[in-house]
Amino acid sequence: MSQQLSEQELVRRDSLTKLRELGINPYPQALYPVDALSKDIKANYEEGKKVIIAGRLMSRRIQGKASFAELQDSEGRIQVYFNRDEICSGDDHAMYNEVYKKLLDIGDFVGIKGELFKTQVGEISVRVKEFTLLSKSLKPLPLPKTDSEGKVHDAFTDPEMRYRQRYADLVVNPHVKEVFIKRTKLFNAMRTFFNERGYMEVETPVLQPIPGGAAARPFVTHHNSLDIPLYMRIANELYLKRLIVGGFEGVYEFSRNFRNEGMDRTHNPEFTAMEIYVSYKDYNWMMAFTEQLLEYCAIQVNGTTKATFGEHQVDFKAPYKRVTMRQSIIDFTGFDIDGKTEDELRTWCQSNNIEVDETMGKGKLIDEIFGEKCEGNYIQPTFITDYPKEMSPLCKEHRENPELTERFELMICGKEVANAYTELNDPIDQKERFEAQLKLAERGDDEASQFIDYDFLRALEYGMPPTSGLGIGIDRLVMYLTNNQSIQEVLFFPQMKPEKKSVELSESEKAILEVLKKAERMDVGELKNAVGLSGKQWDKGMKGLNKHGLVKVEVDGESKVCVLV
RNA sequence: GACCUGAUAGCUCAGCCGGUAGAGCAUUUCACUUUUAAUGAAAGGGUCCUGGGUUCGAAUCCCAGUCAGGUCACCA
Repeated sequence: MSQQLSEQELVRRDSLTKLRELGINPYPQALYPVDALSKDIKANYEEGKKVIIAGRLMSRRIQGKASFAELQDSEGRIQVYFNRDEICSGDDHAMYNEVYKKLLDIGDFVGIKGELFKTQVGEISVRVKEFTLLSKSLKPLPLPKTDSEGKVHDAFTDPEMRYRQRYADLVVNPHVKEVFIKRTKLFNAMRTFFNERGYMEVETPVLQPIPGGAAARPFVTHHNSLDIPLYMRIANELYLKRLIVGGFEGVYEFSRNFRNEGMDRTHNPEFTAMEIYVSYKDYNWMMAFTEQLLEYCAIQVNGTTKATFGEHQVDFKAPYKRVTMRQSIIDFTGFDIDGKTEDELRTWCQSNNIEVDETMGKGKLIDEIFGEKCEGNYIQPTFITDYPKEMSPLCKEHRENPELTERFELMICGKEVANAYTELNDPIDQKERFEAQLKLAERGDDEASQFIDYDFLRALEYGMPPTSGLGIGIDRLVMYLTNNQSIQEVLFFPQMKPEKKSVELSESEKAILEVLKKAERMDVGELKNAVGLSGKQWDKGMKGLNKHGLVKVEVDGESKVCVLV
């Protein structure tokens, strides 16, 4: 891949050569004995203390024989003070004048041995006694700056560039780094919460012969030696339940799921869910468990149960409100779905501006009403309970109403964050529900599952204890806890369309070359006429050829001659 | 999938009615020993996203496309 280097990149490559000529390895092998971090230095300042620090050079203010610079390490930035006479011995000033001033650049990794002091204006700084180039940076970083009023100039904000070059984003945007630190804190908090209760973190297959546990379009791949298709997992539910059958009390997994569907600011083709299954529990227990968990996580991540999301203030403090789906619909529409026939529901939808079609059954219709009229109203964490049976093929029938299931979803800011069941463990009922799904799929409902996992049914036949399971959309939760409106902001490397490749010769360039090849050299005016391109095409073509170094224009007084190189 | 907006120097952005491509930071050179985004002076740096059209002439107008962002639709 050939690539035009900018002037600044060429300068840095040149510096690289000069450093080597001075006997300085720009990419040394040896470890650097770092013994201090910027944050600790500032927190525990001691005048004159010797420190060894390392990081990226992020700014420089050079004034003659002295210079202030900022070094950025994993914890932040610290000011360092370079003085020619401190780092150079005798009359040899090369280390300061040449190496520091000319051959180092912003972005270089440098190791520094020095002493702590405070400048006249009181800023904690490191007086450099000795510095070592640890790694040369050949590409200039974006360079946001913060002024004395805290205003940021030249911020690196273009989402396309930030997502494609997340490494640069992380270097120059500390608030972006903070999001990912919080993301990891959330994982750690959940693990702690589960592990303290004796539940076990497990791993289940990502490549599955049957994609189950959710209705979603899977990615398909192919295993060569088995010569079978394999699907990337869309959910891990069925595998975790097999482990409950196997006798674990509680199992959980942070599962990367893959769904071959549309992408937008809340959907990435791969996303992270956490699923946990606990035996001998039901969904009432799971609701209490969930609100305790989220309260704990919010505190571990943000130090408080309160979080800001856009215009909303959300409080994760338990307990959360519980509303049945039936009551929710009554609350927002005055319509009671209880005991209504499919036709009655459809008629109501039609007269209330809800789009429906003939393929929708009762469950789907109720779901539409809820989605249209209720869902968006739940800002504070709220459990919506008791979903219609058709929508929940893996969930146990409600103990009081056979048309419903023991299921809840947790709504926050109008979106689903968690989904939980009293799990269906009756193998015969489960088989019938799978078969019903299959029929729906055959009829063309693309949301219904197209596979029956007979091995999962076999597992249930051995017997699964009563179990409750919970799934949490981790990315969405991170969005809420870090006040980000898009999933791309909380994924290190969101999926992007491939960057376009630079094309070879354009048609106009080829046309000009064609004519010029016969003549070797030609007057520019004549050449333009001979090629017969429009002004714009001609201009583009010539610029392109010039750039590729294929033609050259020789100017001699009035005449301009185009020459093949 | 529909619609709206955007793409110009390494970065952030101007660029009017179509007429030689601009600023700040960054870079290079020179001066400067405690500075706080921004010392002074000078210089260099461009596939104006791609392709086509209109035009004597296009960064600018028109069409098509690419990529991104947003709104909506879809979405267990």
